[in-house]
Amino acid sequence: MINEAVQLRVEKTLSFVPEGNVISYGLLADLCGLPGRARMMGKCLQEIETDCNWHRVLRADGKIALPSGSDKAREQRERLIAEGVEVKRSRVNMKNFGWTPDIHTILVALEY
DNA sequence: CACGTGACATACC
DNA sequence: GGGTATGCCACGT
Repeated sequence: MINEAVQLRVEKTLSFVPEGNVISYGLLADLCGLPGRARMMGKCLQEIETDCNWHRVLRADGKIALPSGSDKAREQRERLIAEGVEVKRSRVNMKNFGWTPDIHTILVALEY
């Protein structure tokens, strides 16, 4: 894995994303204390436990980052739809799910 | 050391 | 809207 501490941060941060909502790689990186390292998030998600909220992570433009047609992409789409998230052509309208994270709460919880 | 690549982001055309 | 260009960072070649 990339980094034990980072993985833990990612998992914890994801636990703050409510069901039926989504988050971008960039914002996730920011909340993990790793601004500008959105690409690293993808690496982590590949090695993180399957029972975390990995399916709520989308690209900034709302598209599912996984290769369209892949099993993983289908699974992510199904999971999102199951939560009530509308997915059109492998993409969601980020404006409808503007998750306004409580930064302070997260920072305290993660003890930054 | 120099590139190329990637579950990315932003700016610009 | 799509396409290109940069910036970004970890990894492999």
